[in-house]
Amino acid sequence: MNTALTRRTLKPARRRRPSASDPTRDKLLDVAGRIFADRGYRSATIREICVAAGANVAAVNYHFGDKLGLYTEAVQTSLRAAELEAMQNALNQDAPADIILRAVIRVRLHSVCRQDRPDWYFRILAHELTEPTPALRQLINKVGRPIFQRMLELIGGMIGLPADDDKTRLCAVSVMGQILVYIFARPLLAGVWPELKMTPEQIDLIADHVGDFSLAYIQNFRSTTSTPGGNGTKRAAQPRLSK
Amino acid sequence: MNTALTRRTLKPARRRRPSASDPTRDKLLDVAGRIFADRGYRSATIREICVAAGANVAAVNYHFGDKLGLYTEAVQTSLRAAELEAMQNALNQDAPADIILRAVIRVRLHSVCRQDRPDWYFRILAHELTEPTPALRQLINKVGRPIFQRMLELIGGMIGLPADDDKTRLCAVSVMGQILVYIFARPLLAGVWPELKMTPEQIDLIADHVGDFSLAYIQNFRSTTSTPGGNGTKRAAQPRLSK
DNA sequence: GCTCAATTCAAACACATGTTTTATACTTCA
DNA sequence: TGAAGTATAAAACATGTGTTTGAATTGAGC
Repeated sequence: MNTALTRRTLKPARRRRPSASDPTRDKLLDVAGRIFADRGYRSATIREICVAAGANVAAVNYHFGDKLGLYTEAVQTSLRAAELEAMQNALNQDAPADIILRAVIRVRLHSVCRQDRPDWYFRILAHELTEPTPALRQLINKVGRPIFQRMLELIGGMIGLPADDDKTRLCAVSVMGQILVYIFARPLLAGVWPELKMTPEQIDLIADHVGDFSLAYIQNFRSTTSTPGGNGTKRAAQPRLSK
Repeated sequence: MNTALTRRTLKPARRRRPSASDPTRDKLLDVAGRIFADRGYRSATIREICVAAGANVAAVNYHFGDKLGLYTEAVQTSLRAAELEAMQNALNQDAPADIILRAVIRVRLHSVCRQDRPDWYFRILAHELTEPTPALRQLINKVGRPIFQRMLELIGGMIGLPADDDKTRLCAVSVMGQILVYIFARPLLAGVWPELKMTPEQIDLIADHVGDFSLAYIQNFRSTTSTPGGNGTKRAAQPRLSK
């Protein structure tokens, strides 16, 4: 009881023998990811998670130290298991830039509708944006930054500007905004466009539109600036957005 | 004490004589709006609000019945005081559609940076989208729907399609997404684009970009469909998005 | 089978928070 | 001034929730 006590009061609270894989621990992680993604870190309760996982409330403390430990581990698990690879693949494949951009848009939008998969990180990110926890920085670095960076290089190449150019960034934000609105503002969309059903087939249509909408500007921008005789009046002497 | 008791246990909890204007009540509403907008309904605590307002915790029950009553009243006050009129003006003014659309984008984006004004409703909406309360429906109906509806008519007119056409709606969502990303995904933007400062002058530049970006598709769409000889291959036989 | 550590369990604890009570100060009107 | 209703204050109350406790149970190794 002495050793158990000292071990349990220590924060890490990891058990000594990692063994193969603890079913209680795994089940807790799985259920916690789902519930945290639904309700957010603060609103989700340990009891709710433990009941859903068929575990005792003390199990969280035993396996993860505390609620934040469980949350952090769930987020990291989700990030690891995520199909970020699919994202990378779509971005790295050897194809014309516009095709790749369309693929990126499609992949991102499709991660919206399937709520079963362990790509909770986008819904968790939505909660983190309004009520941050220590996991926010990690989510941004592991999810937001790579996607944004690849999109910058992609768009920068298409419009003939550096990746860190303000215009390139503005375009990337415009594309991301069109995607994120379907993720973050879903109740709002449901209110103003109730007929919209987000089935996989219709998400394809949405992705096509976002691609068309974005490329209309991006491809036209390239032609007006890099081709001789292009009309340059519309962006003469633009001040800088970044300090 | 009998009358006081029965009155206080009743939910409405409005005092008999509305008098001129109760300073405590007003102060509570003002402070509550700010704090609710910052932390959201659930995370904001009555004690925190009362301390900031210099009032006793019981004041909330006395003047508003309960926490939800205070929240509801704060939201409604914010909605009333909001410059929705400015929005309506920008949309109703007699000018070319593209100019109006640019004005709408600019007005919306500018409501982002000034956190002092009583246009909390957008930040409150952000919280409501991830953790809804009974006020969500009201916010959508009073804020989201009119803006979206006007934008539908505006864009529909420009692309020559009905306001309830799927394409019109998709375009409106694309425009709104570009705006909302600067409101809802601000911590994310700060992470991937830390140099971006949202000063009023730079918001003008952002608004210009969003206008350019959106109109590139919208104006080109009109030309490819309504003018004879337009290339219609890109949108042949589009299936319906709405059921 | 026994031992010991790991794990699980029911219960209790500590604290935050919405709400209510009770008493007191204040305002208005006669 | 006195009375009645209004408003505020301090404290207590009720509940939800993260956390801890100490015992019971399990399971592997000898």
